[in-house]
This record gives sequence, C-alpha cells and structure tokens, in this order.
Amino acid sequence: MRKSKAEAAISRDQILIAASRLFREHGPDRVSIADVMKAAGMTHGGFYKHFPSKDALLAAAIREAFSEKLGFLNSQSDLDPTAALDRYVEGYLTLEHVADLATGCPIAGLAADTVRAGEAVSTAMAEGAEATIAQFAATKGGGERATADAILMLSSMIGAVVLARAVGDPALQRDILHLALGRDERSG
Amino acid sequence: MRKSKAEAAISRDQILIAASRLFREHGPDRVSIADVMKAAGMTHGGFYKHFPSKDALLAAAIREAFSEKLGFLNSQSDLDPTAALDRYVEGYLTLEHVADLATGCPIAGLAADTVRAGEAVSTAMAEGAEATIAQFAATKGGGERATADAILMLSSMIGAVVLARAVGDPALQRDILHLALGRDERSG
DNA sequence: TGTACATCAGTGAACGCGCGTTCACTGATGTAC
DNA sequence: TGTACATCAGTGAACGCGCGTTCACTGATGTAC
Repeated sequence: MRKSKAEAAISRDQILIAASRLFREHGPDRVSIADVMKAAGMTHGGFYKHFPSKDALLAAAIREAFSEKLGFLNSQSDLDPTAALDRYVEGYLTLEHVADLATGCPIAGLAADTVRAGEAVSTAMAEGAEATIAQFAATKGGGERATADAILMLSSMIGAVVLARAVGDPALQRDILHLALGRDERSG
Repeated sequence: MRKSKAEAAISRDQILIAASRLFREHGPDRVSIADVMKAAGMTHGGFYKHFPSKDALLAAAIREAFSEKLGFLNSQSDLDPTAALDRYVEGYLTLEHVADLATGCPIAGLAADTVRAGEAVSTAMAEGAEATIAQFAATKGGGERATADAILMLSSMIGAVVLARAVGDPALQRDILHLALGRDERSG
C-alpha cells in the first residue's frame, strides 16, 4: 500500500488543510488526530509518517492558515494594493467572518490558545501575526507611520471580531462591526 | 466530615475563584476538575456537591471573572466615574495585563473558547461582555453616542491585548499597547 | 436544653472512555544492478 | 530495460494515561421532638 512521493505530498497537504480548518472551528484541544485524519480521508495510524506530534501539526496548521490569508491578499492582483486591503478589511468585518470560525482569521480564533501552548506553536502564531502587520504596512507605503497605521487597523479588526463573537446578539454584532469599519475607513 | 453551611459556601467560593483563574491561565480544556479542587484545597470527589458539571463550573467561573472586573471598576469610588474608567483602560493596556492571563480580561482570554462551547458557557460570556459595554457606556454618560464610544473603546482594548499576546516580541507588544492607548485617549 | 436520627460536605477508590502515540504488518513504489 | 530487493505510506489493533463522573463511606452538622 505504499504511495508515491507525489501522492504522499498530497496526503500531507490534505492533513494540513483539514487540521487548519478543524483547529480553528473547534479549538485545538477539541480536535483529535483521528478527527483530522478522517477529514483528510485516512486512518489515524498514518499520521506520524507526516508529522512528529500533534503540536507540530498545530504549528504547521497555523502557518498554513496565515499563508492562505496573506496569499489571498496578494492574489487580488487585478486591484491596486490599497483597494485589495480595503476589500480584505470589508470582508473581515462581516457577520459571515464572525460566524465562520473554520476559515476565519487565525489570530482572532487561535491566539488565546497559542499563548498557552508550547514554543513551536506560539512561534508560528507570532510569525504569522508579524507577517500580517508587515504586509498591511507595506500596502500602506511602508515606514514607521504606515506600520503604526497597520497595527491600529489590525488590532481594531481583531478586537471587533473577538468582541462580536463574545456577544451573542446579532444586532449588537452588526453594530460592533459597523463601528470598527467606520473607524478603519476614516483612518485608513 | 460534614461541613457547616457557612463552610460549604466558603468552599464553593474557593472552587469558583480557583477555576476562574486556572481556566483563564491554561484554558478550560487544559485544566481538570482535580486541578481546580486541588487549588481550592480539596479532593476532586467533592466537586459534584457544588456544581453539576465542568461546563456549569466554567459558566460560573466566567460570571465570577466579570464580576471581579466590573466590581473593580465600581469600587474605585474615590474617583469620579470617568477617571475610574481612564485608570481601568490604562491598566488594561499594559504589558502586565498581556502577561497575566490568570487574572486578565475574560473576553480577551476566553472568548475564542466560549464561542465553541455549550449554551450555558456562551451565554455567560455574552452577558458579561454586554454588561461591560453597558458599564462603559454608563460612565460615558449613556445614550447611543456613549454606547458607540464604549464599543469602540472596548473593542480596541481587546484587539490590542489579543494581538500583543499573539506577537512574541515585547518591543512590538509595547508599540501595540501604546498605539491603542493613544487612540483611546484621543477618542475617550 | 438534651437526645436521637437524618442529612450531606468531603474523601478516595473506581469506572468507562477517548486521546496521543506506538507497532506489526501490507504491498506498491523506488532503487541498485 | 528488466529484475531483485529495500523502503515506506497507510492500516488497524493495542498501550498507557488522564479525564469527567459515580459511588460507598465517614462523621460532623442540622433538625425534630
């Protein structure tokens, strides 16, 4: 039953993508390796042919999530960078994003868990967050002022989504998102 | 070994306080009932004389955490409300708060976990978050404009602390907090 | 106020379950000649 | 290019452990008279 190298690489990707979604959706501690492998179309025993531990998978899944998010920002190449960032922010501050944990922002969804985790995991989160700031800042022209703007914008987006998720009421969620969107548009 | 009603009430409080801190410090899924009971000075078997389940304890611990936080805001009665809120925000946006998960803001620390939890838990979080908004708004004079200000301020505070925790570098953490503090002071 | 009995807070052993990880095995793939 | 053998991706059973919860028990507390 040995698979070719190409097939094995595909398997690894499927594990990573499944993990990246499941960890965000249910939280790392509520998702078992068997859950991830099942979602990837395999049985749990083969997991250790691809990753040395669940923690290593979590770290890799976080990198995968950031790579999706930042890749999405880059790939909107028909738009100029500023318009692409605006569109990204508008998509971020929506009820859909608040409800969609599985493919949502890894900082808003997982940062609380990763601070408490081991070094590999917290490093993956730190690098992703710093890369996000850097990408926002680059879009805003670079330099100190752009970095400060980027930090304020990202921080405001994360706060709005975390608070909206904490609050149950959809009407209040909408208010929170609208207010943050208004502020980001004014300052952006 | 039966304890008096007064002693039992004290035991319950100790369980609640220990749970409130431990859940925030390590995350609900990384803390066992035995851990909580040990921190409260008892053995695990007695737990079910006080709470029907771990989920019920988590919900109660969240209410306890909010009650501490909002009580702290109220108790600074030597200050006028606006100064008390300012002081609260200044304490919130510090490296100490970023590092101190155990007694930190339950929204920043636990909201990501509670959205994925059962109804009792997510309701406790929602009520605490809404009470916090209401208290901020009352301090700002009440009304629609004050509520909008309160939401923006709280959302900005949460985002700054979550992002600072995600980012490892202390210098960057300080920048994030200072920027948020600057914005809240300007708009407050 | 004293007494007899029911209650129940807390203990510590036990149960059942799911988890992360390991392992023997299979058979297609990769490689050395 | 063909052949013989080593490799290794994936399977499914198994291991050991910690967890949430239950339970029989203890003895001080609360209560009824």
